[in-house]
Amino acid sequence: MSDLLERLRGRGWRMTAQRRVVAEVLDGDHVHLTADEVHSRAVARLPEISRATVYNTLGEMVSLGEVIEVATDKRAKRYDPNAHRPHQHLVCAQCGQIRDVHPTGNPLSALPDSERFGFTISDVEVTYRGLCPSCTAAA
Amino acid sequence: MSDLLERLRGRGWRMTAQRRVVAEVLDGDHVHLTADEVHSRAVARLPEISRATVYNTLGEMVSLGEVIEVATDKRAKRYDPNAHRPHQHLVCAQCGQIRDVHPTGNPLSALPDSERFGFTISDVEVTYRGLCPSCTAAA
DNA sequence: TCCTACAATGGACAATGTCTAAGTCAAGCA
DNA sequence: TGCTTGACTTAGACATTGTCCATTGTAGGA
Repeated sequence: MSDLLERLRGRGWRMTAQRRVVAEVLDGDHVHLTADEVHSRAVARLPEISRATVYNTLGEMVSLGEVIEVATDKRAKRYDPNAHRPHQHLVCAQCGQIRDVHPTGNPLSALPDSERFGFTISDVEVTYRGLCPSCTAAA
Repeated sequence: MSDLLERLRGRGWRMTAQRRVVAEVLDGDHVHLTADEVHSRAVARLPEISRATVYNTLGEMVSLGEVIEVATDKRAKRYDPNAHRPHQHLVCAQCGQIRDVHPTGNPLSALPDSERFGFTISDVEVTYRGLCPSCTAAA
């Protein structure tokens, strides 16, 4: 059921009730929760879980490469459990809704050597912004 | 001298010592300061300028479209005065240095209709991550 | 020069994230 | 099954970043 949980277990992660709840809450497609949202949902299942644990757990999952941190222009970072398939994000400028999208081609090829300033580039992050169908209709 | 200042003046912006200082501090290429850094530098020229004024002024410049907010993965938003030439960013994952870059082609064309979920897309933001020459050498 | 609307100030408050010290518990081992 | 131990969790203080508001100041026009 929980791919994320399975992957973490497979890495010899010490499994605790708190970590299990965080992983379960975060699992799924098009999931992009803030740390605070994760905490709220986790509390619903495990009332005594603390904020610090949620932050710690999310941080560890990011370090392990099982979860990705997404910085949209909102204040809080969001966490995306879909780390194994490379993807980009489509954000509604109005309501903040986020979808995972899969562009074609390699975005890195658009950057000529002369524009790389000698950097060793390892990653490209693309964010498409616009209005979702409901917000387009409302506008 | 200050393009940014000229552009703002041309829009009938009421000019005050504080706004002038903020605009001067922010002007230039490859400039990506946080609000706090802008404040520190502004204080050096105009000791009594307040944090709130810096935030207000930056916010107004963003609304006017003369300055762009950049959300890298760092905590604080950064402000980029180079709003009139479309460009993307290249970030060193180690030292945090940011360069403006100009990729070729239109990144929007990489996203097929089937991946647009009915969104009206208006903007694409690309962040290249890697190591700058110094950090590559140190690694 | 004087008025007035707009801008600046400073300090409280809010949101998000980090750290620490002390208590608790998962998992290996006898 | 019942220890032992080191990793995990907790609560809350603290740090950073950003916003708001009532008061004071001032740019620019009449």
